[in-house]
Amino acid sequence: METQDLRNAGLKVTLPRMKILEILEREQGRGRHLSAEDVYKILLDEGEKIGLATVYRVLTQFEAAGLVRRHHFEGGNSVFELNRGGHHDHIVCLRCGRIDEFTDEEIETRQRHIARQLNYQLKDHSLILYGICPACQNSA
Amino acid sequence: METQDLRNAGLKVTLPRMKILEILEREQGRGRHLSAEDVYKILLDEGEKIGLATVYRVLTQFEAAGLVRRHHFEGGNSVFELNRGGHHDHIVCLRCGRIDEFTDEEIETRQRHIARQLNYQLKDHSLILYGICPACQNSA
DNA sequence: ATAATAATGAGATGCTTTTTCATTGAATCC
DNA sequence: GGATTCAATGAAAAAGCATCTCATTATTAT
Repeated sequence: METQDLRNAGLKVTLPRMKILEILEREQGRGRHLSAEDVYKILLDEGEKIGLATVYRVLTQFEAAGLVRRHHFEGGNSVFELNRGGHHDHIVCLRCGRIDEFTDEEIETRQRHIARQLNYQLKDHSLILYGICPACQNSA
Repeated sequence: METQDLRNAGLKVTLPRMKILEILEREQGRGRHLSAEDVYKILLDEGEKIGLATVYRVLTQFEAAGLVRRHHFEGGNSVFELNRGGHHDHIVCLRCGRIDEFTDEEIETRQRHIARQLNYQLKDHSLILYGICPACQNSA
């Protein structure tokens, strides 16, 4: 029930917001993390007349509301993914842009350990692995 | 002997390049990772008439030559650091921007392990911890 | 010194993202 | 349900970072 998510975030339920949530949810399926531009193009393809500025605004609001997360991968634009709760890190294919997710409790533990050793109060982290995905290795 | 580094990279030894190397080296001291803009401002302060375009160009060339590394930290521009060989990751203070370095062999090992499990051919990685540095905790 | 060639400066350009402001639309109150 | 209030939207302009162009200048090899 997404309309409730929007209300909880203090946001009015509007067509652009519903559509954008819907697209993020739908594309979430196959390792697709969308940029604002991507979302905009999909909206156009579906005949929606929603401006690019609105897409940026909405995604930024969603981020502030904790509905989506923003990632800055190498040499590209920000991409967004629905926040389904569980923390995870990313591995990105340098050829095709495919993204897979993983978590590793041992790495998380070490990170906390390192922050403590350096007397930092740990707030967040970003771990991204870059490589060549299985499919791209075979089609080299 | 930096002039040799430049020659080895196939780059002519020019004043802008020398100055930029010098600044990077000097500021490297206290957790300062500089953006192109930062370098440009320091050059201005020192009375050098070197254009911003040149700073970007030179830093990009230095990166290609392996003399510096480029990092994309949260919500900002690219920053550059002299490449002194050893790999390390970064922990960034969210208040003052201070940057400390660390390495953790266990994390490196886990990363390789994860890539192998997902059948990725690992090429690179980026690990950044965000937190509050000791100094900022005390002046809160 | 001279010639050949790369590097620089200044401004234009490109791209992503944000802001402005007038208009439109959602939600609340009666 | 209809008017009111205030937020959301669209379109265009603006901002910010980075790159490119091209005429001029400087470096390196001869």
